Amino acid sequence: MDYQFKDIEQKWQQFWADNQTFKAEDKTTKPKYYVLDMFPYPSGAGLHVGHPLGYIASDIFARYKRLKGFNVLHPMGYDSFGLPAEQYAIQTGQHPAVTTEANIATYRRQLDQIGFSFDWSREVRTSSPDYYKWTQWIFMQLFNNWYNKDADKAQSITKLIEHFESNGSAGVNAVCDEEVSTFTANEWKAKSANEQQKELLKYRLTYLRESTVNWCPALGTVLANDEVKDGFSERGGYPVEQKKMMQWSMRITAYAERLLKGLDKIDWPEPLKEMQRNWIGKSTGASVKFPIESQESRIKSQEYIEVFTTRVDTIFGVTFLVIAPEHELVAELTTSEQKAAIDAYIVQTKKKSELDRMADAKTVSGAFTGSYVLNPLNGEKVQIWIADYVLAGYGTGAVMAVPSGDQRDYLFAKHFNLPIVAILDTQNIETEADPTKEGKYINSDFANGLGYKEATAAIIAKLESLGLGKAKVNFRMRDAIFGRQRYWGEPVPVYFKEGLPHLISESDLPLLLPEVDKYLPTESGEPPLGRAEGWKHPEGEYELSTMPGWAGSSFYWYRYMDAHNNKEFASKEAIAYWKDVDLYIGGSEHATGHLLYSRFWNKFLKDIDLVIEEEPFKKLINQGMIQGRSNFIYKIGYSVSYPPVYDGEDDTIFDKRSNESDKILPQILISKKWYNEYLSNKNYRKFLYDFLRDEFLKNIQQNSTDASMYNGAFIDEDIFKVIPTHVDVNIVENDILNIKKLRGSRKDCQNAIFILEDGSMSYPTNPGKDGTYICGVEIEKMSKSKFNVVNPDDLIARYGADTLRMYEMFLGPLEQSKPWNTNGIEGVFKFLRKFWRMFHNEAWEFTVSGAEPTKAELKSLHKIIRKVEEDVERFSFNTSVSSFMIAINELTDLKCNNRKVLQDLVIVLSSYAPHICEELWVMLGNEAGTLSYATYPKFNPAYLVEDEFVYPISINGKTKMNLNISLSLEPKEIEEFVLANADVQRYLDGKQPKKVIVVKGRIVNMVV
RNA sequence: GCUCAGAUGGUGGAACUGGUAGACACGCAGGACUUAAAAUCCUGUUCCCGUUAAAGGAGUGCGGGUUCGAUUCCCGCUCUGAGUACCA
Repeated sequence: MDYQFKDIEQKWQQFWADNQTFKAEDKTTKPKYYVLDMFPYPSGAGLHVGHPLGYIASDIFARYKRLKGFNVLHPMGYDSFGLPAEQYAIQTGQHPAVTTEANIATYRRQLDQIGFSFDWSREVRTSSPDYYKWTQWIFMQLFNNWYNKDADKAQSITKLIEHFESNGSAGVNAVCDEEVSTFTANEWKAKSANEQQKELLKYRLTYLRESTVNWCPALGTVLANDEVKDGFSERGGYPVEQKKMMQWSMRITAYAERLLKGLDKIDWPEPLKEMQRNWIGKSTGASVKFPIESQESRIKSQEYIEVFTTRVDTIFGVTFLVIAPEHELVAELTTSEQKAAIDAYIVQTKKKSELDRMADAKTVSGAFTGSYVLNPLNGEKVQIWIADYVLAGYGTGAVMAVPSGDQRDYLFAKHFNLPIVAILDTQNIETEADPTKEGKYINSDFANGLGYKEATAAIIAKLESLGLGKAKVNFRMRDAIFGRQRYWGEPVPVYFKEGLPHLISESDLPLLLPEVDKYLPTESGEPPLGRAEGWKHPEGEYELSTMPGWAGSSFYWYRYMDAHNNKEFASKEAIAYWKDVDLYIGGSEHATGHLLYSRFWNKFLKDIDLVIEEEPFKKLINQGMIQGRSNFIYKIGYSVSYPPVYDGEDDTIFDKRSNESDKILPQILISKKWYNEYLSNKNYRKFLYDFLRDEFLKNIQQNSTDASMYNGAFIDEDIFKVIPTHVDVNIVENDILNIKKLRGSRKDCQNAIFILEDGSMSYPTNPGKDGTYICGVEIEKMSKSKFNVVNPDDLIARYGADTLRMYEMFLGPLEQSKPWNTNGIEGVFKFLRKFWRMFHNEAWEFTVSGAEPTKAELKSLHKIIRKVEEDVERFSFNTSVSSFMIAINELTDLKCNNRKVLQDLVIVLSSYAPHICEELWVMLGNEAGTLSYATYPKFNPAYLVEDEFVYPISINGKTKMNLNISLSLEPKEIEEFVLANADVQRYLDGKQPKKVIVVKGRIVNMVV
């Protein structure tokens, strides 16, 4: 029988499901290998052709590893809490759980069709209570721990309490809130329970904090920094504003250094690591206190302004100080003379949105407060300014300005006429700042004559001795806000009593998401959970915000290890066996979100001895984005004008004919070539216009009931134009429009006239014979509105899953972003048919021979055995698909029909095209279902040994001819052989080569 | 601005350590089979010049360099994509 992919694929998908073929063993002597995909959010739109790209790659890898004797864990699940389901719920009243369930069913059906070797027995869903029980449980562990800097790890909060009880706050070196109190052991014991809790909250790894948050009024929730893009929400694109709110936060900053260092030990793409490094944003420098000069009594609250600088060596070049307009001391520092100017400036900055502020980066603006600080090292008076180039949220919100070394400071000084002092003998500050570190210091007191390193050390030492500064490391990364004012997320397992948060009892987990009547905030502005009736802890009110989207995805790979455990998130044994993820495949868009938070939670879980590895994902691959490839048809746009008609009564223009003119004249669509002609050629434009006008007149004659109605009607030559319009890519093949289908699918094109590529016309009544209509092409994001979504279901129905799998790999390197293009899929399909035919005779009867394989056959086979090994190990899937084609082409040419060769070939190909291989495997007489655990054939280099090589003979590096030479010859002999050749002599034209380079087994090059 | 990735035929791409550039596939052209179409098979296909066949020449974004030899290494530039940004 011919290759019946439909039957074969259905049959084996059913078989795998029935037999749980891909269920991973927990107890086995085989080495483990954990292949993980980023689990999807089940959106309502279902999968498009770009989604499975990474899944196909990981599936090939997983199947390959099984053949290589590994116990492979390859699970799948759903990140099923999230905003879209809730937005949909708000609009329709449909419970998010219901839509999520339906979407998951679609996803599952689509995934199953592609023939993935997932172990579905371990499926997880973040929105299911037996899963989010553990999300809540980990939250509780974070609440019960603090970060001990001395131990450089998280520790139980009870240890901290013990410390307070015996030593008070002395000797605690923690990552904690800034305003912790100091107390003795006795003072601690004297505190009330509530006071103690209040203090402890400042240390916990998850804690409440009044923080400025990204508030999105349209979504009614707080967003994380990585969910905000240019002042708009990433999802939906709604405006985001800054607002102060009490929020749950995660002390991820405690792990900043470890998150940074860990990057050096993991095999991730360099760009992705770089993104995380930038996000963490470590800068090494010093914090320096500038004493506020306070002859006046108005400055009371603080004696110093603290700044952070990475160039403390330039401190003698400080000529002014700039603080952010939002800085807490602004009001106090402003003198009465300057008040008007400062107030005006603040008003001006507040008006500017984030976007304006960025776009406006080049304009210098600021205002003088009227106050001064003293340079801590030389006591000089330094003006204090405010300016919006200093950000309140970074460092201390204040900078020491060194115009000689910093370009922004330089521009500022020039603009406001402030002094600029050179501090290095090599500095050239005529026209711009010079940030160089070379040269010797000048104008720098005790640092004069020193180099950069010595000066920095000396200045820090001096500042430390004065108690006015110290070396400091600053991170850009902030603590992560851990609450959303939304419904469809994990409830926070906390209740409030007397204004203080308390964990619920562990035995009460999971804290179930309650039912609400509406998915909107309450009338009083509380989150939707405020609507839940009777939802109350015996001791107090539950927390009403839910956890953010990244909570559930920050440990899910552990849950797969032991998905049904209801005593632990995963058993000690399971974690000890599976340890970590060996290969993780997913998109780079999660670089600073999911991937960073996951590493953070993993490190925390390691600290409290629940997991083994410091890093969760050993190797990570980013699959590229698949873009859409839109097709266009070119419509002629026109409007019909009429001479004015007056109805006689009140001189108003009356005209009902224009409504009809659309029906009179059908659409005219021109092929791509003619569109280009239209753009560049005036004469063609004229031709088109004439054609349009003639058609119009002709149609009036033929179709109008009253042709006289159109007397004087004309088409305005200036207004008429050709408009590219999206056309559904599914009725276009190789950019050739299927005219029939277009007529059928779009009413406005039903009677359209097509001007075809060869210049002929296609009418509904006379479709034209040979001409084709070529569509235009553009690469855009895949989306419904652009009619460029290609759905895997359609392709599978037409070509089968094996073809789709191989074609997606054939498209190009996995990590590269590329537009989807169905044009080449036929080639892959033909390849599989050719492969199928190798097992069959002319009459499509299964026939293989038992003869011993020939040398040539073995050579082809072993070439592909090695090639696939090499390619899969370096994730170069596209090149193995080509190599398969080469192998099959070679073996077909050899008329190979040999069982021994074909059986090994089936194993090698099975990770790419599992269905067809399973079928052939059984036809070859093997037991059904054993292919997935067969042994990958052993590569034997002996079959590839050659005794001759076709040497390219080149002269001055240009290849001129080829010579077949025995590989047993040494370079000297080769040289003689080549020079003796008559053709070579002809090329040399009697000349003696200056030099002959012979590389054995590679090339012969002669220099003339 | 900064950081990173990339640029190869009509198209997707291959060339792994410097060694025959364009594998494999699509598309296109021609042919075979067929009453015809589909399917299948065969041949050709980087460009220029040219021919009966040839023989030349150019060529991996641009300009230079190292080398017997560069898509590959080095320097400078252009363009495209991604990330990021008054980060002190």
